[in-house]
Amino acid sequence: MKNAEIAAALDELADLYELDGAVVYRVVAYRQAARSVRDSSRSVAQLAAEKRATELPHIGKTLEEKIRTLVETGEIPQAVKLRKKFPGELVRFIEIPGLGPKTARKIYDELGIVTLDELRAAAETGALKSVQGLGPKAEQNILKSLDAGGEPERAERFLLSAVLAIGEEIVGALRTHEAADRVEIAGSARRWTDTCKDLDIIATAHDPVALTQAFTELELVGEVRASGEAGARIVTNNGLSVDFRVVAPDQFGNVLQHLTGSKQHNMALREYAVRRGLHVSEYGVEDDEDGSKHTCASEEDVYRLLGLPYIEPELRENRGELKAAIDGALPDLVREEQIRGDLHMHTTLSDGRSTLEQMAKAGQDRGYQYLAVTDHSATFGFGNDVQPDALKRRIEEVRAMNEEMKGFRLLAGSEVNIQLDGSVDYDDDLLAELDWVVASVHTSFRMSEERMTERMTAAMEHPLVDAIGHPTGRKILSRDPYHVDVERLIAKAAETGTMLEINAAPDRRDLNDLHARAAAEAGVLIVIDSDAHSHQLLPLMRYGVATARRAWLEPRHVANTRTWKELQKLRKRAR
DNA sequence: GCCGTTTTCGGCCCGACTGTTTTCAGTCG
Repeated sequence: MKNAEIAAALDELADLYELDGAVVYRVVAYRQAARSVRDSSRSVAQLAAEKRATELPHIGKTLEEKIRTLVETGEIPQAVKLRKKFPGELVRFIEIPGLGPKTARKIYDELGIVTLDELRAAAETGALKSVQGLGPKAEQNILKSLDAGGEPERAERFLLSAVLAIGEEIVGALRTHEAADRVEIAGSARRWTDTCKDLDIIATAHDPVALTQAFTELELVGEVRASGEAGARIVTNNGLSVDFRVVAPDQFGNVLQHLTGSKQHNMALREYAVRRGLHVSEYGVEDDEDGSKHTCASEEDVYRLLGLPYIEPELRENRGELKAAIDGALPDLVREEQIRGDLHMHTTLSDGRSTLEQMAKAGQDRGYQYLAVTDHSATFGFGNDVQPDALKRRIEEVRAMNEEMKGFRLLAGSEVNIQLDGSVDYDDDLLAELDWVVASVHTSFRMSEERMTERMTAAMEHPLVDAIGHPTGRKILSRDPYHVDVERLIAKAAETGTMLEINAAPDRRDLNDLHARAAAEAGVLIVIDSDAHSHQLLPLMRYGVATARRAWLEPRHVANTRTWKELQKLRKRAR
């Protein structure tokens, strides 16, 4: 059973317990456990079978036992029982915004309503109003929500690259405004999550009104939703909601910390603070001892008041960063300027838009020491294949260019296709001529998990395959990863010395943060690549570095923080 | 139901908003 299925079962049980009126802490415990299971890079079913699931945060003896029962029998008895007690679509009532468990329960108790259709009918006939606490607004709200397609509206999410493009434009414009002092991006964009629901920007200013007005008058503003003396909410022309707030300078740290989140991190942080007699909010840190309230100009001050070192935004997901901070064991996260080369990109030889020369120049301009050009191989499926002869000519070309460049090394590489049987599509003799080989899956995405895992692990056995490109094949917001057992990929990578890629394309970021963290913990070397299809796209590297940082990676975990001379020795063919 | 440099029992984040209220419970982020 997949972690996602187990997590869904725990979430459902949390909903049921909530309807049943269980103490809220038990409900919270189930939700936290569900999240823990979902986040785990290891198979929780297997952990539970080995009685090791309690190693995960928020999983105790009770939940381990329930998970084991779920895996063995397909059900948790308490859920079966509660589903009988609360029949029909009752749990789905909670999905309607504004309708919580208490209200859903009251509607059921007093009117006996169990389906969404019955709920709609009761709202239309006015029967709902007989329930204490429900008035005309509640009726309208329920009807509006049900009319929106029965399903509650799913908030549209945006790719981080789209959000940062807007965020950086806004920040750039406002920082040059004469009324501004500080302007920063906050929220999930500051944590470099894969996608964002909206964008938060906060500022300090000696003229908040003028700066707020400047914000609402930016060219990218499509609609002003709300506007006040020290902040506004707008929607951009392409539909992104942006919150802007001007705050007092001595409170900037508190607000930035609060709005950066994540919610989970802040909850854990506040709980920790409470144990020390301190109360944290966006307004300051209050001390139980004497009731004094401290505001902070910087985030560093917020963490310092709690007796903690600064925690980087990318780590603030409540994935152990608090404990690491307390123990003084926070990672020294890899930084973009530590990347010395890029090992996956394309030119006009296959499907790229820039020439070899343009790529080499762009790499040098970025301060890289080396660059591997890895055009698609002979069976690439879009008419841009590179036949062996063409690759041989390319290798000669690269060698010749290296003669003329100082302090920079161009590497002859290829992104070879992993075929259905796990073989790759050049002869070994030709592969041996290359400096760098990344192998990727580009066909038959819909194989069974078993076959896909066999296929990819077979490719890792090849002595000349240095790394696996975009190992799960996901396209964020548009394509699910292919069915593959990432745990087994990681184990095989560790066994064979094959590196795994964090592909930095902002719609890939593949491996993702959780998988990359698990791979590094297993001793697998990670290589961060831009997969640039144009010389202008080498800077996409930053999204890969961001994923690496969210994966707690230090420079030592990342192969291409090393010089080519060092990196060469780490390839399995050098072993 | 989980968890532990104040606790193995007794705690468990914080504030804003909303609608139906006459002082606040429920919901949300």
